Amino acid sequence: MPCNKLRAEFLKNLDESLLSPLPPFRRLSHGQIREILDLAHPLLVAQGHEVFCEGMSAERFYLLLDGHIRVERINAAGDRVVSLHIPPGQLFGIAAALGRNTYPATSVAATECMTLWWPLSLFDGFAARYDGFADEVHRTVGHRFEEMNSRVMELATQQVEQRVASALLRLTRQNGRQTDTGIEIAFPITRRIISEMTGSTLHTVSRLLSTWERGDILQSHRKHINVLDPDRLEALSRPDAPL
Amino acid sequence: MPCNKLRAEFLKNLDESLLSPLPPFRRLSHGQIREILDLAHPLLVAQGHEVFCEGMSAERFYLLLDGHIRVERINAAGDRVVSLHIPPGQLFGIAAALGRNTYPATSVAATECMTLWWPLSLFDGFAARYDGFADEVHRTVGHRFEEMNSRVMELATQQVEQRVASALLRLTRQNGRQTDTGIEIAFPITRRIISEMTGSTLHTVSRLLSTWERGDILQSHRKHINVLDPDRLEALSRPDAPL
DNA sequence: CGTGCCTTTGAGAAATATCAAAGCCTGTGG
DNA sequence: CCACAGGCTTTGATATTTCTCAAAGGCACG
Repeated sequence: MPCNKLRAEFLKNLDESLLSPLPPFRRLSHGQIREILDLAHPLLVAQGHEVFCEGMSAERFYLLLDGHIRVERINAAGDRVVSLHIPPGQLFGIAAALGRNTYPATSVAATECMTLWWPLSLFDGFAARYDGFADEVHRTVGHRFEEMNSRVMELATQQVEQRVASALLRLTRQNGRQTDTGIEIAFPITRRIISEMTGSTLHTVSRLLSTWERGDILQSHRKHINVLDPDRLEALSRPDAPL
Repeated sequence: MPCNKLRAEFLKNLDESLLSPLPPFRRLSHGQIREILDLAHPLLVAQGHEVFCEGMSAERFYLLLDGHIRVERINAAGDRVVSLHIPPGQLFGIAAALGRNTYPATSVAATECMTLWWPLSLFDGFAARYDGFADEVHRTVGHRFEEMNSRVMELATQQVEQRVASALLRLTRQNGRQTDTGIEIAFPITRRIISEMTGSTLHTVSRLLSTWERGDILQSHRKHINVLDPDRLEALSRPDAPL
């Protein structure tokens, strides 16, 4: 269990090298990282539990040390839409950078997650004081914006098959783990969740995955997906490739 | 350079009061606004012309003084998707705030547009020096992010009728002009553009508008749409309201 | 060792796109 | 001043994608 190891690290007081390779802190001295760590609060979140909810007052910002976070929203009719999966090493809950004082979406631990958080009041200070932090926050916002934009494009112009293929590819790229036969999505994921990522239904997703499994594009079993042939999946995801 | 002379002339004639009520400059003194104006370049964009294109190096940021900007992207298959309409008084082309060095989308003048622009190199200085500017940039990014998010939700969970109703409501709220019978969208807009905003087709949009016109929810003629009964449109836009 | 989620698959229904055609404005150039 | 071209709009008929409904088996966890 990686998290147990991390908990051990906490006991011996969080090594600076945990943060120093991460983009928001890359340009900082060990002394600065020590300062930042001393202000941080560790928080372990069990699988399936919420870190914060849409609409909550945004009193903290977070860094994901280990695990995977799923970002989701629910509309008035109760339909859930999954916006994003956040891999380890990234900041999240950075509503402050969007000029907001509430969180725009809900964060759920897709696997057990080790996080650090700081009170929002420190955010501006970090941005002003630590070289590269503000830049990285902007870049993160920019990436998520870009991702949002791509989703809109896909939803507006592509068919379900292409959208599901794109979603799987994105998951393998951003949240994948190399296996000896392919790239596996690094957290448990159901047909239902994929349908919530793609504006589809679990039935349609199930049919697609079955077809792709018969074609040796991927293997799937009970919340696990291992992509064997990303190139073929990529071909299926292209706007002009029906078959 | 005669051009510089003209520019100086133009900017001298621009009254500080043109900028002082706008959110990014609201907290500034007239002296500060004068400084900002003296650094600005005016640009008049004819209807239908592009201000900048997706992928271009982001060397400027803009303020829209008058007119309406349409933000759009084109996918690999050539399908156009309209992301946003920007009303007068807002900043745009603020890729810098997203940690990008290229524009993420294309901006087209939906009506003739009066804009000011500044070289990107001034952006960080503005943010650091002028109280409220950075905040307002963040808020603007936050609003656009929020809007993007709503679009994803709508596309993923709602039917075309509801999406078109939502799109029209948003246009009336953000880009509307009060008339004696209702609220008119303040720039020419075709069925095709509405379909590109909603991931639909011009045929379906045309059928919906015809139906709504028969029901006295709106009036429409040749690129003009006047919403007579926003409440009924709002009801049609709700996730659970099929009829 | 049952209960609840996860998954699969079939059949039919519904929403919406596509194809096709025609009328209508509007601005342009003769 | 008129005629025409090109984009805008409407509407019908048909096709297709994808959802909805239905049912059943499997796996995991308490």
